[in-house]
Amino acid sequence: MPKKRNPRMKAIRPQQLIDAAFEVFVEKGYEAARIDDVTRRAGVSKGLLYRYFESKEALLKSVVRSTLEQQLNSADALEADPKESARALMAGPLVQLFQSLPKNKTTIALNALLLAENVRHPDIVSFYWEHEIKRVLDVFSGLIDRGVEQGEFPKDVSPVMPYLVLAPVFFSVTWTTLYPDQPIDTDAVIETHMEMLLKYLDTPS
Amino acid sequence: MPKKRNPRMKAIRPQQLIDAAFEVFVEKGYEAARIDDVTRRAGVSKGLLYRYFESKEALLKSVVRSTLEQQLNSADALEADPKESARALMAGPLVQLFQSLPKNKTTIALNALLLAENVRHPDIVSFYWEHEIKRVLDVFSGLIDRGVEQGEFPKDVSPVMPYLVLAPVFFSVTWTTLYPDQPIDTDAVIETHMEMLLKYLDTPS
DNA sequence: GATATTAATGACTAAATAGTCATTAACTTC
DNA sequence: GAAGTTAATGACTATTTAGTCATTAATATC
Repeated sequence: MPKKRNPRMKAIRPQQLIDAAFEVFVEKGYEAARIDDVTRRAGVSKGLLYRYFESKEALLKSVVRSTLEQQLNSADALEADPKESARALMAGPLVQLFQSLPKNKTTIALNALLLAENVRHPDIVSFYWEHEIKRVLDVFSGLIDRGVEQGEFPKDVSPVMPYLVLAPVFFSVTWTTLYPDQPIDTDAVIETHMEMLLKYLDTPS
Repeated sequence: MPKKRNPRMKAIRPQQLIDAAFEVFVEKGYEAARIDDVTRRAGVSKGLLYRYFESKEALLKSVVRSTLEQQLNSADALEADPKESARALMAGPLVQLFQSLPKNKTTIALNALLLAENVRHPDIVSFYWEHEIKRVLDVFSGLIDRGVEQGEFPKDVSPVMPYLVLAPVFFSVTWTTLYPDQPIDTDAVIETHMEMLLKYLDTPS
């Protein structure tokens, strides 16, 4: 009783399975998710999954990597535009990018998965840290340094300032992930925070 | 082949099991934690656990409730002292309380557990929200209102201000939970954030 | 069109483990 | 100190489920 085959399917099987797995993992959590759930959702048999993925854990890693790659563009979009002043970038494009993230369902879902698998799969969270958080923090550092060089910011900016730039998105995204039933005005949180921060950086040192 | 009994043990059995379970849940995550692990760590037999807890899930809920109760004192300690000005409270005692939390191992461990069980046990996270987060936010709101009444803060303070007071602890605790290998100077993050915030609230409206 | 290769199936197995229960030692009551 | 109650044990079972594999249909190759 083997099965029909659609030749065009072959090339997209892994992605099909990854998409289905992402949904199931997000809904149920990795441990509680059943391989059968994943393959049923993908519309294929159980055995086929093991043609493309070594194990359930390998599947999880592929899911995170793949979803992350799609998101990484946002980190690249951040790359500071040297024509604009640091202050203008932080007040405008940065705020807008930040505001979009808590509203992005994939971002929130991926976040939920990372939070949940933190304990059992720390290497996944490390991967995320290295490829997303670290890069973003570096961009912020560069932006602040440029602001200092150009005299927009005082010379003795606190070394934790990059974290204070990250904080409002981090807070908004995490809050939305954890307390979807207690929604807050993330736009206002982010905008007010950035206003606060830029005003603080007005201080001549 | 039944066993020895120490009469003093009986009264503390549930707590003994809860403590062992907390450790195991934190180390392995709830799903991956084995009942055998818990009872072995508590030094009792498997069957005994089911005398005190209906099921593994009931055990988890008891663990979270119990650990939370011990932490709740900190929320109470926050209750605004009406003798001090809002500004003085926010610049002093509040900062100190905030700074202590990311350094508290139990706080971080409980947090890790809550983050991880978010998906499968949303009622637990709701419980936490209601008994800790909500209460804390209410205290902040009261504090800000008092500051406005007493002319310390401008009249048109943003409605998201309580979240901006919460943000630095939330950020610091979550960061420490997720990225223990990338430690940051949480004291400085919290202190600088609060300075920023208080300076922002200087603006006459 | 015969042979070889590969995609796909799903019944099966081997392992893991939550929860049970018959049994007994320790304690309580009278 | 006898009878009754309770704390505690751990071997056992019933279930669940990740991963395998013999089998077959669709392609590819020649």
